[in-house]
Amino acid sequence: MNIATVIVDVPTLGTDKEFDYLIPEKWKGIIERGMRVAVPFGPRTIQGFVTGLKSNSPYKDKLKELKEPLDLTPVLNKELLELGEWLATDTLSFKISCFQAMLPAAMKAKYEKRFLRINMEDNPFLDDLFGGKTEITWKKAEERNILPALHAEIKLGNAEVVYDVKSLARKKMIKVYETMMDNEEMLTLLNSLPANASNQKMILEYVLKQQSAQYTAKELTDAGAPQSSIHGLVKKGVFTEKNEEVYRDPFEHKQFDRTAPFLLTNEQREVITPILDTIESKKYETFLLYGVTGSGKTEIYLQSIQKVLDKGQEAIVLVPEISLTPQMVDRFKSRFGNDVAVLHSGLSIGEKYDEWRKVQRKEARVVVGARSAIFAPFENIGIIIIDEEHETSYKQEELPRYHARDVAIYRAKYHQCPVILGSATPALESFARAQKKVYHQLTLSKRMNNKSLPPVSIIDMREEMRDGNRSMFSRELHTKLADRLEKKEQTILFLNKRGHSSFMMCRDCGYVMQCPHCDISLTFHRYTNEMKCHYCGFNTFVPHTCPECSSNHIRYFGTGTQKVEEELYKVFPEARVVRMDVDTTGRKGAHEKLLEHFQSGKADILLGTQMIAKGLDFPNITLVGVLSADTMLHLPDFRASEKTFQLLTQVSGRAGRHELNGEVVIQTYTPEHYSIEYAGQQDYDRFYQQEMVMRKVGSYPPFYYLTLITISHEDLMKTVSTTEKITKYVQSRISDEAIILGPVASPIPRINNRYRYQCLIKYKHEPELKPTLHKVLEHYQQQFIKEGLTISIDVNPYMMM
DNA sequence: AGCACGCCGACT
DNA sequence: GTCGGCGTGCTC
Repeated sequence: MNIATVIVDVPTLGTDKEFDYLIPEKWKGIIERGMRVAVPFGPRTIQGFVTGLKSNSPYKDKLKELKEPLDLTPVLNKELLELGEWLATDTLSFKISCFQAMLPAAMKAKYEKRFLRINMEDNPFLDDLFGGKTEITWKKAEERNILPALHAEIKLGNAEVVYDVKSLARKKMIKVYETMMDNEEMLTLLNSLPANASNQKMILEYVLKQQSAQYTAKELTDAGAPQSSIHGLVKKGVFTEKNEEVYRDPFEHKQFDRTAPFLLTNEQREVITPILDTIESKKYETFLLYGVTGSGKTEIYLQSIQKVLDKGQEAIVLVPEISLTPQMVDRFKSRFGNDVAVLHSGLSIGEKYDEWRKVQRKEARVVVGARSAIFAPFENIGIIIIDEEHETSYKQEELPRYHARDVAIYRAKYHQCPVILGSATPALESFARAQKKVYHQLTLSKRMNNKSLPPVSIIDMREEMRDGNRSMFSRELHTKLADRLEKKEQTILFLNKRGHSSFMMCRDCGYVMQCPHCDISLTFHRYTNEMKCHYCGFNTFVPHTCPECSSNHIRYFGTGTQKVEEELYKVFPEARVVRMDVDTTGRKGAHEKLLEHFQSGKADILLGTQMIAKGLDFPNITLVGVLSADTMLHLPDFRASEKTFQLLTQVSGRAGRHELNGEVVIQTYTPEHYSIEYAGQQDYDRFYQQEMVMRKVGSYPPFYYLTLITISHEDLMKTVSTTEKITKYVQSRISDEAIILGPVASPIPRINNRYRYQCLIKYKHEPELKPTLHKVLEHYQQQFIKEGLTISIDVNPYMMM
């Protein structure tokens, strides 16, 4: 077993396989599967993952020795290594990308090159090149423009290039001072100190008072001790100084009050019983916990986790990124305290690394996090919970394009434990699986406080228009808003569109200002005063006259959050408005700040996009207004109705969650659409029935699986012809039962000057599809790189654009 | 990916 | 004749 098989950090098809390396004598028995290692690869040194150990290799004669391990213990266990392999085949990604997706970003290697001087003889030229030192970094050499000269010296044998693999990870170290002296000795010393050593005296008095075994540097400096006098005491032998690793704790300054489990309602007890049974009997099972908002799903999660912890096992809880709010974290931290690690994108690289290591060292047994937390390196998982399971953010849009739900089920089968998918508006696929008894459905139909859901009125904006109301607020919403302002109660206004206006059109010639690089109209942003492309980031000045016909009859159509904010101040000058969208929450912590501002009652109206639809639970909110329910409905996406229904149901759930009664107003131009009608009635079951009919007719999931191939290139003809060729090839390799749509232009036919064509494959059972797609990648790879084509294959896509 | 090798044009 | 352009192919 002196040979390690390694997956190297080069994400290409040609290198997506194991490379064999000799294990040097000194690392024998130390190198294990799942460790990161530095290996020579061609002329470079790069990072790799050890996937196995063996004693023979077909490359016997050309084996190189691996350089060194980068970890003391494996970072990927046996399960995660296998999961990585499976993920790579399942999503048609590279193994290395899969492994990297499982680890915190801090573990991704950083590469650095430097030149080493070999010839140490007297040589003024070399002295000059190396600036009198024995080495120089590549970057420095580049800046000084001496790369060619250094290369010449390498040829002469006077210098060489060294490749370093560096980890981004930094352990945070602090200085700790320990004392071995007893009180008596210390007192003697204290009295013998000269009068001018006031700081040292002060420290000794402090230590005598505190009586602890060790003190952090920070504690001593906080007590007023300068660095120099601490060192003075170290010299005198009072303290020994050492470096100790500390975790960066994102919740350092937060107090969590411990909560005890709540008494469950009858309904909750019925629901939790089968879950607890499954935990007890260590069986795999996926539960769909279908419960209206406020029905107490979280308490079910908490008590199930408690059971898992009691059995000495671990738990993973996934929460959508945007609802991973302090509120949510509090609920877990206050029940399980330090047993909880939190992983989400708001943390710094270092913080994420530390939280991850708490898990790896088994210092935390519950992980609460966004999508990637599904890879938490636990070894004895007792439950996996996915809250708001219908959220599309559980699908990663970059490589590897995995869905956290699929990974959860894979891991649960491996660990023989339950998965709980919780939602008030389950994904159609999930609900259908529950109907077919693939998942075990559990239903919570009552709200815990027995409050009925808030009444919803659906306003037909066409009628408002006919009656002469051209404002963006219907008469009913206007009256109710005024009423809430009067009563000092709070309102949430929801609009799924940021910016000011979605497009600009000339009323004389019909010219619409478009992005020169993408086939999409530019959005008007009031505050930055520019026209912006939301796809490639292009921006330009705001025209005062039409660029086409010079007319000044320019109008802005489509309403964004900025425009609503302006309008609110016009109609209700006394209202205090908080606007929350990507543009106002860009900075770290801005999100929490705005919410806190609203929660403390310093604002009357919270106006925002998607991000305010979830999780907010403020007692004073009694009105929810949806300004335009149909913005999403007409997108070219077969899930448009489902998304609309889910969003409307969720926003509605924000009103009247406590003592005060809530109301919901939904404004729309298509009140007759079933997703709006049923959302108004909060009737998931009827929506499900109707939507299933539509999916069946359109041959969409859950009746068919989908795979989307997108090809892009700067040249339109090239794009079309390549897509055609690939489509034909795929068609020839799979059965007639599969439906192939395309080649057709993508819904956004051009982004960043690249044309985009796609081919959508709908199928029920095609075992040959994945191998075929793999062949497509293999076959076209060289041509793709050579001709600048890009191909993306998305199995079970959520973004059809 | 990143680097070496190799085969053709514009110069000392 | 040589320096350097970037097309091709390999990395255990």
